[in-house]
Amino acid sequence: MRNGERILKFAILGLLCREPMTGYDLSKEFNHGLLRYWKATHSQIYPELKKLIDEGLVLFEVVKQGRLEKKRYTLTGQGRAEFMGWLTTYAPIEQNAKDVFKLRLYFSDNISDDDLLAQLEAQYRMRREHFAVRLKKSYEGIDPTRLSRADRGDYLAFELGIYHERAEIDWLERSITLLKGNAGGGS
Amino acid sequence: MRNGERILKFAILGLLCREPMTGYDLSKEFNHGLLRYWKATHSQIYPELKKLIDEGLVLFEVVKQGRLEKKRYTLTGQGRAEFMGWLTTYAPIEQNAKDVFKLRLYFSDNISDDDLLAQLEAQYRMRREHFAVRLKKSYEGIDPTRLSRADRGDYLAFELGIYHERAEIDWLERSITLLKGNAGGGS
DNA sequence: CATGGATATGTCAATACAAACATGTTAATA
DNA sequence: TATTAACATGTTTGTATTGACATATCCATG
Repeated sequence: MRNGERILKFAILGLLCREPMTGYDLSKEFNHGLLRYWKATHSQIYPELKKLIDEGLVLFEVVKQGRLEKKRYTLTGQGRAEFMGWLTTYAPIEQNAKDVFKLRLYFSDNISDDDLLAQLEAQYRMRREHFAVRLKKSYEGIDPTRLSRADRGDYLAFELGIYHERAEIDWLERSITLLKGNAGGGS
Repeated sequence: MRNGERILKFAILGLLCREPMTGYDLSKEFNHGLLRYWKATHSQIYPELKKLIDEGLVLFEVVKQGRLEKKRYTLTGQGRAEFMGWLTTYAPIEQNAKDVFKLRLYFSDNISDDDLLAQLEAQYRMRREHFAVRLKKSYEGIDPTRLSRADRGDYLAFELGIYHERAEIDWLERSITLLKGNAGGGS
């Protein structure tokens, strides 16, 4: 992509906006807090950090713990400004034009009703299970008007995810019922 | 990705499974029928077709129309087999771990309630408008039990999209209300 | 006949991304 | 003390994706 949006750049700046961190810490964030929104491995993160230094958006200091050397990255004023600029720009937000599940559905006329039903039911079980686990570790029952400012972003993104997942489960239920109505279909 | 899933490969095979087509025809499909599920431009499609030929999954004949030469691609038996293999495999279906909108939400504690509200409302208007347009060109009011087999896949994928979009709109409504409750927030 | 838009097929360059390769430290525990 | 897992930082390689570059035909309309 000659003219990408450099999301990784802004994800890193956003994390560093909270507090200075090492590349390793950032890496952990992408595997926990950010996992559902933007994932990246250290093999992307370290080179990106180098770029951000070249651009004057972050700087680092070496922290020695015995013989172990860490690099603690901090946002510069310009880095913070660029991040805030990105965050306050009303993004067009394109649709996700990549969805393997929908692609498979689109081609599903090639398989039998029974095969399709089996796939949807497997998918349904997986999603239900997954959904139940998510809710357990969630904001459920928490009064959203009483969240701290710092928790609000987390809450909003989480809730949107829940809405998406619930929609998918609803659709699966409906489609399974629909297919069962067609009953015992051949190829 | 050293070991990708080669979705483009299967998308092309799936289209050729219906009927033989030129690269240009395929390209149009990715900008119409497949637009919401998997997009690709001709600069990806032509090289991929070459690969598929090398792998013995498709073959082509040159069709001359005056001086204009088209290449009409056809699935081989092996190509059809590989496509059916992909379609009948119960895919694990990973979560979409890339969502710019959620990422921005996650970081939204950095902006004021008013700014956030303005962004959500802009997003809401856009989605509503977009949703209304989609419904007009849709299966709405059509009895899904009477669909032809060929239309069913299209219908299922389309409906899932509708469910997703409705969920997003519902979430936006709820969140806007919630933020308005917090009223006139500063930075 | 000129012009432009759709048809038709390619390549090239730059970025994005993921897995593997590569190396060394630290702390716990068997 | 040997092993293992977590900490820590990189590079390399292969694939995916996109936009720009490049070319040529066909057809309708002015």
